Amino acid sequence: MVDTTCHAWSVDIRSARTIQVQLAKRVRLVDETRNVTTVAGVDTGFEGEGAIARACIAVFHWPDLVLAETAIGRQPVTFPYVPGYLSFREMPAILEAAEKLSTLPDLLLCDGQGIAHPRRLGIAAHLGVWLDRPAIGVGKSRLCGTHGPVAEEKGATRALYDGDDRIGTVVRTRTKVRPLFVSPGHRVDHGAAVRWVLATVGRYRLPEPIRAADHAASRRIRTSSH
DNA sequence: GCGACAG
DNA sequence: ATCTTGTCGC
Ligand SMILES: [Mg+2]
Repeated sequence: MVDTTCHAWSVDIRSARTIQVQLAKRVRLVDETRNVTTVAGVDTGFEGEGAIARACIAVFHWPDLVLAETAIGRQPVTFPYVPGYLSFREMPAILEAAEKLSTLPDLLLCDGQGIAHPRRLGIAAHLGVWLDRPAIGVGKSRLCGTHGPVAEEKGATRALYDGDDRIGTVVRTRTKVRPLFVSPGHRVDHGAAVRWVLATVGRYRLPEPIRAADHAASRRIRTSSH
């Protein structure tokens, strides 16, 4: 069972930074996704003018890529949005959703960065270490790092660096469409991270598992129309 | 001090 | 992230 109640997520930025530096030491960049049977997408939406975080985890069978299960977690937001500290806002709701799953997925594709983070602990790395599950960060934009130009064809890649550190890969998942920022979160390497993203992309820019999670997480509550 | 800055 | 319908370009 995942422990969410016995932890203070409502810490100040100072403490959060210390926690990130400590947990970053537990990240393992070795590919352990050779026998994956289930791949999940993770994303969070907000309700009540940002007071409530609504996270969704959409689990898919692999390699069928057929939806297996979905879980949603809703928790009050206890941390402001500050670039570099996103996980402290979304983690409580995400962990609640994880507890509701019948089984934890073999691989987590998260909306956000993995180690492509100032202290190498983006939300995918934080979640991966916390659950000790393979995880990959899929950002729609850049948090940090530099890279050369990415060819405009689908499948084109360019390494992302922070100084001399390789922190991720910029990946074009659709021709002539803005690329994604892919980075390992935990128990995967750069190559595997990119392969998983390209393998789970369908007709759209984002991997199908993340699209499904995003859809369910931001789906507003409304009455039937008619 | 100034600019950058996941969702 | 969120407020929101149609419109433009590949
Ligand atoms: Mg998101």
